[in-house]
Amino acid sequence: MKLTRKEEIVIVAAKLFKEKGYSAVSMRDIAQQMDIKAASLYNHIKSKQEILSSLVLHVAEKFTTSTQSITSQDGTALQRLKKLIEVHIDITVHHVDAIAALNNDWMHLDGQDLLDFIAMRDQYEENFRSIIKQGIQTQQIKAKEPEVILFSILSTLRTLYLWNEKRGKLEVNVLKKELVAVLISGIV
Amino acid sequence: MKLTRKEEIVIVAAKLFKEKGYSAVSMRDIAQQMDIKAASLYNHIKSKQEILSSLVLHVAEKFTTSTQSITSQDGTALQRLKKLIEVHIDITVHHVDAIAALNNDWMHLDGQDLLDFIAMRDQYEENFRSIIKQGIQTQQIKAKEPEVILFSILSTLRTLYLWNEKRGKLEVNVLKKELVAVLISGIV
DNA sequence: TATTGTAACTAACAATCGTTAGTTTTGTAA
DNA sequence: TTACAAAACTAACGATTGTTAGTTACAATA
Repeated sequence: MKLTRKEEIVIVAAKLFKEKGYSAVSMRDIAQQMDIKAASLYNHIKSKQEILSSLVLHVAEKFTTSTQSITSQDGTALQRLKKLIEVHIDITVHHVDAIAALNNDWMHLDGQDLLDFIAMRDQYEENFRSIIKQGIQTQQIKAKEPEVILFSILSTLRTLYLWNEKRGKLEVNVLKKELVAVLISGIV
Repeated sequence: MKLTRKEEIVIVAAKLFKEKGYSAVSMRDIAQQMDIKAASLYNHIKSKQEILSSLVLHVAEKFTTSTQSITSQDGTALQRLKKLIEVHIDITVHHVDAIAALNNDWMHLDGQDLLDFIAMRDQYEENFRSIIKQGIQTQQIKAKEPEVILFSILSTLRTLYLWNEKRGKLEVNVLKKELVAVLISGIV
C-alpha cells in the first residue's frame, strides 16, 4: 500500500490543520514539514483548496455510504442507532486528522465543494434524526425532545477525535461498548 | 449599560471569529463590519491578539469562578454534577460568540495568555472529573470508565454553542431540564 | 471662543501569503 | 550510456496581512 506523493502531502497537511486550523497553516509550513520547498508542492497538487477538499470530502463520503448501508438493513430503531454510533466511532478512530478538518475547516471549502459538503452533512444529520424519531414512536426511546437527543449524541461523536489520543490503553472495542452504554443508558 | 468602543469591537470581532475562525478574519474585515477603516481600530485596541485574549480569557474566568462556587457548596456528587451542567448551559447561552472562540481559537493565544488559558481549562476539567469519580465511589453513578462519562458530558456542553441558534422556541430552562435528563439518565 | 480629548482618516511599511515560470537534479528503463 | 519522466529547486509575482505615523473632523468643556 504505497502512498502517492499527493497522498503524503494531504496526510501531512491534515496534521497541521488539526493543530492550527486551515487558515493558519501556510503552504510553506506544509512544505517544511515534508522537507521540501513550497513551490515543489505544486508538482503534486493544484492548490491549497484541493488539499482541503480531498481531505474533507473523502471522509464525508465515508460517513454517507456507511450510514446508507445501515438504513438499508433491517432492525429496530435502537439497534440501528447503536450501529450508527459504532460506525461513527470506527471512522473517527481511523481518520482522526481528516475529521478535525471536517469539523473545524469545512467552511473554507468553496464553490461546489462547499455545497456538496453541506448536502452530505444535512443528509447525515437527517438520517440520525429519523431513526431517533422512529425510536420515540415505537417507544423504545423515552424522551420528549428528539432534537436534544440528536444534539447530545452527535456532539459527543463529533468531538471524539479530540479525545482519541487520551483514549490511551482503552481499546477501540471497549470504547465502543462504553460509549454506546453511556449515550443510550445514561450514567445512573 | 453603555458599551465602550473597545467592547463594541470585541463583540463584532467575536461574531466574525465564530463564522470563519480567528486566522481567517482580517483587521480590515472587522473594520468594515464597524463601518470604519482598519487603522482606526488601533485607537481602541492594542492588537488583534488583544481582541482574542479579551474574548477568551473573560469567559474562561466565568467558568472558573462559577465552578469554584459550586465546589465550595455542599451537596451530593450527583447534585453538584447537575448544577455544574446547568451553570455551563447558562454561561454558554449568554456568551455564544465568545464560547466559539474559546473552543476553536484558543490555540492562537500567545505567551502568558495561552498558559493561563490552559491552566484554567485543565482546572475546570479536573473539577468535573473529581465530581464524577466521587459519584462513582458513592455509587450514585454506575459506570465503569469515568473518562468516558467526562468526555461525553463535556463534549455535549462544549458544542452547545453551535446548537443554541437552532434551539429556537425551546426556552433556556426547558433546555436545561431536558439536557440534564438526557446526560444523566440516558434516553431509554 | 478657545481648548482638549476622542475617534476617525490617508498613506504607507515590512512581512507573509498562495502561486507561477523556468530550470536543475534524481532515479529508472532502454 | 542515453533518454525520459518525476520531483525537486530558485526566483519572483501581485495581493493581502497586521500595524505605525501623522493628520483631520467633531463634540464637549472651560
